[in-house]
Amino acid sequence: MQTYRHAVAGDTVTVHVPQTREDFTRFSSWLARANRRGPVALDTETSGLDIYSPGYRLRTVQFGDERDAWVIHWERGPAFQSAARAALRRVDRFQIHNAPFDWAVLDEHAGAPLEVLAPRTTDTRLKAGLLDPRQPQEGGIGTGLKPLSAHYVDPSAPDTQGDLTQIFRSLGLTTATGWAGIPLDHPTYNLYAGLDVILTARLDPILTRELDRLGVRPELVQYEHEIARICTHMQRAGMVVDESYVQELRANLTYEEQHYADVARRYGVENVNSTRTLAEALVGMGERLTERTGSGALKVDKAVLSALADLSLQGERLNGRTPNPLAEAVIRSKRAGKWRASYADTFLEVMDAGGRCHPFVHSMAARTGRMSVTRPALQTLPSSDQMIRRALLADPGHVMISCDFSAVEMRVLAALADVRRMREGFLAGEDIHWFTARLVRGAGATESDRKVMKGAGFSKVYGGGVRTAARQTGASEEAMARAFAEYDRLYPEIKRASRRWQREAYESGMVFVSATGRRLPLDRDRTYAVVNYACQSVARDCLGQALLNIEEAGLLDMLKLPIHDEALLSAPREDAADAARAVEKAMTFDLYGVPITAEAEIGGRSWGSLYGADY
DNA sequence: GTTTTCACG
DNA sequence: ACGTACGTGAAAACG
Repeated sequence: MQTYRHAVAGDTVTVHVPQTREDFTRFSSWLARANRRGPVALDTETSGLDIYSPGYRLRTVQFGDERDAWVIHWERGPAFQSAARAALRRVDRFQIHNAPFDWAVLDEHAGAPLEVLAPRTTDTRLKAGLLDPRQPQEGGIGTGLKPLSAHYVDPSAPDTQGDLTQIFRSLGLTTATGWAGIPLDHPTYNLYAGLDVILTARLDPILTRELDRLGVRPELVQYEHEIARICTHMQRAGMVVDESYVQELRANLTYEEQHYADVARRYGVENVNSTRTLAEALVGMGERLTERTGSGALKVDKAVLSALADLSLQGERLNGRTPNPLAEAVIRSKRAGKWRASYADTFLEVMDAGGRCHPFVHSMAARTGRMSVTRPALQTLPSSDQMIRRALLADPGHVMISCDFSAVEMRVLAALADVRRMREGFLAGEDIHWFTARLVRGAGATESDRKVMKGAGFSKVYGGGVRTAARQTGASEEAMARAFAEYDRLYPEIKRASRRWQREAYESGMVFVSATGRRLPLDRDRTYAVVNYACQSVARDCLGQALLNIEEAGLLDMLKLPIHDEALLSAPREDAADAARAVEKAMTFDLYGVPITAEAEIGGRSWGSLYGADY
């Protein structure tokens, strides 16, 4: 047996790497004792992140407690694998840091189903996120195992991932190839594989104590674990990629990118993505660039370029000036290039052997608890037309269903701030922006009145000011200032709630506690953001509740993606109408007397069918 | 690594 | 004292 010793928080800990039959007997008796004492920490090392790609390898499975870790070399063959499998079956409670990753890996490569692992798991990353959801660059501890261990367990805890990156380099490997290529026997690799579970085992009780001390309800912790499981379920199911469509799409986008890059080259711009050379070329053509970026450089983003090209942001001709041909070529080349690289290429890159992509669905990504989707980032596909979404399909024989909450953040604001007249509007089933416009401007309120009031409403939810609201809606600052005043008179509870929430946060160390018990740290220099945090985080919890309700309704296997205020599902064509009704029901409930409602739309086979063409 | 840009709710 | 649009992920350029 290979063993390694290391100091953690003043204790000597041991990492065991079993090789022989006797070693496995010792592992087995250790596991039986550990399992009787309490939860067992679990982790995996793998060849990388593309869990479902051909050639992906599970390399080691680690088990541990506060003093001992056992690194099982899964990659070495059947004897090692059956020991790991038996251990996975035997343990009653697991502690995992970032469980969704290991759940997915073990489900796909070790025959340990998500359905078995997840209910037995407590995730230290989720717990840490409920204590402080900020990223390190936002001033938080972060939710990585290294920063959390350094903060809560031992300031000298090694940076197991960062140090290994150095070792990869010394072996002639990169961050991308290192996890697959490092020899299984490498001492540091094994030591760190073991330390990760030991640190997780030590972290978990500390985080539990902290959650208790700060009054975070165990129900909220449990709720987050259920949502994480549902998100991993969605990842495992994945979405069908229409490969031949993507190939064709890629060719078309590449052609457009090249063609307009050639046009730009005629005006001396060799690289359309180089903002500095582009700004110089435009100035050289006699254009006046006035807007600056944060660091003082001349701004040449889509808004600036569209104005020069005499185009609206949607690409329609404005007929306000002579179009600048360079600006137009750059817009088109950059757009095609981005759509190719960010979407078409990634779809093909992450596809499994069966033609599906399996995005990571991070159940608690943003400071407000909002979810995010990566590899590929399916929450941010262009929605202006169906071109990109057309590449993703419902399951065979299925159609896509999208169900959106209706104006959920406005409803949440009405509920949380207890806005009397706004609640009346929602209870009467009104479109809230028309409702506001009529209350303020009378029965003759116009479309333009509604637009201004909608802008004012959004500003309340975002904590924005008159100037930005005017810019966003295209209204004059005077008109917007009047709308703000009318809004405040009509719904005075919003300002009162904002002041109350800021005061509450101030009194508890700049942490606002949401209606669902989520701890939301505020930045000292923009406490006004508390209104947005309150609304965005509770809207997120409405979506979380919807996911639980959808599972309860028996539709878990149809779920594809959460998109902030929307659930995307794939349902058998003949059941689609029933499924759509059931999802609407799952997304309809009461929030402090304000109705939260949702509307489903049934599409065709492709996601794109919900955005235009009927396919 | 940081900056800039652009895609979404 | 006053006013402040919120939250993400990803690619490419640049130093």
